[in-house]
Order: sequence, then structure tokens, then C-alpha cells
Amino acid sequence: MQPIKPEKKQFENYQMVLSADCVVFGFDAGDLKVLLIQANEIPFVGQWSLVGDLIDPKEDIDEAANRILKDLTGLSKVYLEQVHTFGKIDRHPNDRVVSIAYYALVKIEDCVFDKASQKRNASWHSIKKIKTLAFDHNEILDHCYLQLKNQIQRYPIGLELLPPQFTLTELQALYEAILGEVLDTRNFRKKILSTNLFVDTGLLQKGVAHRPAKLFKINQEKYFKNGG
Amino acid sequence: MQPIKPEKKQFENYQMVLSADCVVFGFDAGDLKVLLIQANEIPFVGQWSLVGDLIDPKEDIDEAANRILKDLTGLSKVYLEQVHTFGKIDRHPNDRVVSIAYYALVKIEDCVFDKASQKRNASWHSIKKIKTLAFDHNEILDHCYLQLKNQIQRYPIGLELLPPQFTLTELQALYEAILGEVLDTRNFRKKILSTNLFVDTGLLQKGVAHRPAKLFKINQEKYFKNGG
DNA sequence: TCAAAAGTGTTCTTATTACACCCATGG
DNA sequence: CCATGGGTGTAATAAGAACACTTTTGA
Repeated sequence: MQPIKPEKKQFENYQMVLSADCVVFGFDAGDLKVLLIQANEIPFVGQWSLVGDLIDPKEDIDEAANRILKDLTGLSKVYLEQVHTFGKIDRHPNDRVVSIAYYALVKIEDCVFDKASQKRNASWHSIKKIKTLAFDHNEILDHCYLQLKNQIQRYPIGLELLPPQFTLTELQALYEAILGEVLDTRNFRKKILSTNLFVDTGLLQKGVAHRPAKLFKINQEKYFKNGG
Repeated sequence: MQPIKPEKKQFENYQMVLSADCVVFGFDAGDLKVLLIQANEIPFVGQWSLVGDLIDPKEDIDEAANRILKDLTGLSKVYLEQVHTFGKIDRHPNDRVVSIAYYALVKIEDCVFDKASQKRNASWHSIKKIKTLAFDHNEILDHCYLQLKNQIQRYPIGLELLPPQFTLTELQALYEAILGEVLDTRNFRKKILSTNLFVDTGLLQKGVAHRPAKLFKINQEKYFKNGG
């Protein structure tokens, strides 16, 4: 075995471009939403697309995804999970760009779009109404959405989409929006409360024309102990 | 919104190198094994490492993983699943190399190592005995092994590691090796047979000094219908 | 006839599903 | 007092876990 001295030129013919694309999920008005912006690359100019950017060679890939989110929403401690890497040869029209897909869970009301994002019409779109996206972003979206569905049934990550205090009805609506099916209220509550990840704040909803719901919050200690 | 005409130079500063690394699982003598070769890159020369190679910019990433396996084992229709992309800045000592990790399931007896692999001592290592690997390959291995454990409990992919005909005891041994725990024989058989993915060939083991076991095979029709 | 692994059912426990009425508030 | 959504328990079913003995072969 002859050790090969690794020199830059060894890699010369293997250079390509990496991007990180994020499916940013939010929840509002009983609807699961995804953050989209308008593409600015030919031939997709003006078409809706996921948010993404090229990864700098000096940058960790997870940090790149975080940077993209921070730039776009102003949020820095966001739930972010790598899902899959998409690398078909012709997925990008002008160059070989391999994309690492992430999904993020954010609270919509905390987002503040920067000017660049505003120019590109950054906005929330109900997942049920999303049509054709730029590039292979429909495929990426489908993959990430499926991953979210699977994860929500194993881990209490749904909390990342809700404000600090929420009612169990809101929580159920969130699960129903993500899973795309209606759940039995009693069974849902039984299961959710049996995890002890949710604690009653003792507070009640106000100003609603019906029996006010109890407000719950995360059991911080238990949530973070389980690596939430 | 001004459309940006994408030109090569736009991407000039974002070039990096992509590799595919494969955790190749095999099963032999009741043991889950992983195919390793000796690294030939400073400072890891001679250390055990996963099999991998750089991805050519003209090559689909999944095809690259398949090519690596084909070159190494001679096998071309291998169960292969992308797991995760590893992109810490310093994971490769001499350049920025981002690695897409795959795991593969192969039948050990079908593998034929080519000369290059032989030179680098391609060989099967019990997963229980694997120590320090080159690069960040321990991390990659752990990730892929965990993924395999999860998948085996949902899908009957274990078959990919067994010869065309096998006994239920062998199948159980495989599950136990992967999961790292002993299973109850009666419950295991009940569950496995209830899937109808396995059919009795009517044949028996020969030449064993005990009651010969029935030989089973895959229910092809059902297996492939479920996207196996 | 012995050693060694193959093969087989039932009971208990736990998790999941299905289902209907009363409660508290604002208007 | 009515409309609206909040909140609660029990019974039935299904899935998973625990457990021990008989069978068939080669040596």
C-alpha cells in the first residue's frame, strides 16, 4: 500500500457546489404553512421556491442552514433537522449543485423578514395549496413533509410551532394539520398528557365566547432531558 | 426583483468536494459485519475506514454510491439507502470534503473483491469489534447502524443479508445481531409469519445433527409490491 | 439413547380505538 | 337562554410480552 500524499490537485477535477435548502414550517390559523420566496434564477425567475443558499467552503453545513434561517427570519435558535441530500445531475439548470435539505420549525409570529426576503416576497403558504415550485423543490418539500409527519409521532417537536402557552385544542389542531387527519379528542389528550411533557399553567384563555380553555406550557425540564 | 443571470463565475468561490461513504453490512456466522478497507490518506494511512470515493461532478450521487459498491464487491443490484450528510469543516485533513453517507446490505458470499480492494485489505469486521476508524467514520458508522436498526423493525430489509433460502432460526439470529438483543422465538415467528412475506419452500436443511429446519424464501410478489 | 436445535399455544399485560354528554363563557 | 367550543371516562379490541415442553435428526 502506497500512501498517497493528498494535495489540492488530487481533488481538482471533483469540485462542485453545495447548497442548503430549508423547508420552513409554521403553524397559523389551523393550517400548516411553509415559507416560500420567489426564485431569481433563470429559468425559474418569479416561481415560488424553498429558501436556500450556497454553502461556503469555510462553513459547516448545519451552520449554513442556520445562517440561511437567521438571515431570512431573524431567528437563531430554531429547530432544524437534516433530511436528505438531493444530487441529480441536472437538478440545477446551470451548474452542478447538490442540495442538502433541512426542515425547520418556527413560530410564525416571531419571524421578521429582512429586506432581501421582502423583495423576493417571502411569505407563508398553506401546504395544501402549494403547487409547482422551482427546481426540484416539490420533491424536497414532499420528503421533508413526510419526515415531519414521522417525527411528530415519535417526538414532541410540534411544540416548536406553538407559542409558549397554548391550549390542548390548538395542539390537537396542529397535529391534525400535520398528519392530515382528524384525531379523537379524548384519546389525543390522554396520550399527550401521559407523556408529562405538558404542564397546566393554571391560566385560562380570555375573551372567547365559550368555555375558556386551560393554557399549557412545556415541561422544560423533561423536554430538554429527552434531547428535545 | 432583478433576475440574476447565473454564470459559472457566480459559483466560483463555492466549489468543494463531495464524497460518498458506504457502510456495507453483511451477515455471517451469526454476526453482523461491516466491510472495511485500510485508508491510504495521511494521517490515516493503514487505519480501517469505510469504503468511499469522491463523487464526480458528472455523476448522480446515488449512482456514485452504486459505483463504489460495484467496484469494491462486484455487486450491482444492492440495497442502498442514503442516511445523512456529514459536513464538518475539518472532517477531512487536507481539503473540504463533504460526505454523503449510505448504508448497503449485501450477501457476503456474493462479494468478490477487486485487486485494488485486496491491496487495501478489504475485509469483514464484526460490528462489535470495530474500534477507531479513520476520519469521522465512527460517527458515520454509528449513524448508519442506528438507521439500520430502525428500518429493520419497520421493513423486511433483513432479507437482503440472507441467501435465497434460509431458516427462521437464521432469520432470527440476523435480527438479534442487528438489534443487539435476544428475541423470543415464538413471538418472533408469529410476527414474521403474519406478514406473509416469507414462504415455506417445502425443503429441509440437510446434514445437521438435530431436527432439520424448514427452508423459507421471500414471497417475491408481496415483497416487491411493498417496495422492498 | 443422547445431545442439539426446531417447532409450537396460551395467558397476561399494555396500548389503541370507539364513542356521548355536560360545562363555562360571551353575546 | 342560546351558541360555541372545552372538557371528561369506560368498554372493546388489538398488539406485545412472558413462558415450557415435544419433535426430529446425527452421532
